[in-house]
Amino acid sequence: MADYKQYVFFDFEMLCSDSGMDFENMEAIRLGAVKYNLETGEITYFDRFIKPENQEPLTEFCKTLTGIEDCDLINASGFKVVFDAFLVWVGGVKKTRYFSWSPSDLSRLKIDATKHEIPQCTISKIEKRYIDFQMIFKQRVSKGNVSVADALALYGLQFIGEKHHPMYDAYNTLRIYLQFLNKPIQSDLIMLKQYLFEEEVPLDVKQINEKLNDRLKQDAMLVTEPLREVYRMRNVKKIKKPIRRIVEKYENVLLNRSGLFTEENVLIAGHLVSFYHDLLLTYEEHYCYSSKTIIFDEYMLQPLKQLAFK
DNA sequence: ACTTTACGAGATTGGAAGGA
DNA sequence: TCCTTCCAATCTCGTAAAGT
Repeated sequence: MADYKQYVFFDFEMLCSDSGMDFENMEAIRLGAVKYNLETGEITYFDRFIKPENQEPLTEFCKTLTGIEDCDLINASGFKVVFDAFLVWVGGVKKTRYFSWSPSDLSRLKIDATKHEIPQCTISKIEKRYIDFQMIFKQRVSKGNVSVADALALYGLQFIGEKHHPMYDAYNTLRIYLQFLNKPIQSDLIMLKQYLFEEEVPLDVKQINEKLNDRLKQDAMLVTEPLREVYRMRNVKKIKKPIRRIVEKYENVLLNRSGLFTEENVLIAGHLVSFYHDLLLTYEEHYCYSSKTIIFDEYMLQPLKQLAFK
């Protein structure tokens, strides 16, 4: 399943109402997508209205939000026809990675495809190759959930095309993806600002690493300080979460996608991350034996404690 | 306007410790 | 043994920000 030929970014507009509607009933009414050829960089487009089973007139809310009118749907094809056309447009389903911005588009696809008797194996082929890019972007760059427009703005870009038009939404999601892929340095600088430095990130790589080094050492202290060799289990349970908070900030430093970070900083980030994993492991072990106290191996604390004397 | 998800503050509960 | 007190773990609720 390794060789991908193309990436497809897709987005649904759905029925919606301001007076409440179960997600189950929010049928797809428009499918937009862009296809990015990995070899040539060529981009092709897909945009089709979908006639929902629910034939009631669209709510004012839905019309305002999506810009879709009842007349757009009257002559539209049903889900099955549109989705089959989508699959033809995609070409090789297996050679494709699928992306959307937020998990709701895949949920929509699964619900409507099942309802309209699209073969289960087709759905699972797509699901297997699917990535919620908003989640990846959150983990690697932005920390919190952001909208497509906000994500673009982080790179100094503007949304192109109509908002709430699924083809343009998909196209702009692709643009974010390409920034993310091709600009690892800029992405890591944004990540630093969002995850670690609340204020501006220094311009100079040396200064960044110095500042990062300070933070790492500070947090290494913070994490090891409260731990003595023997600790009560219930206290450990209490500090697990705050320690996780501190440590997970550095996962992207450890990953070092941009190569921006010094060997030393990556090493310390690694110490912090493995310290947290060891902590969890030790906790689990002691928990199995219903132990009331917990004993940490010295090797676990050593790498972090040493930092204090540098 | 409502859903979903995540998070933090405040309220509630349950068990341990200590006094009579 | 019983009752009170206290702390910590858990729950609940509200907010905020995506999504339509």
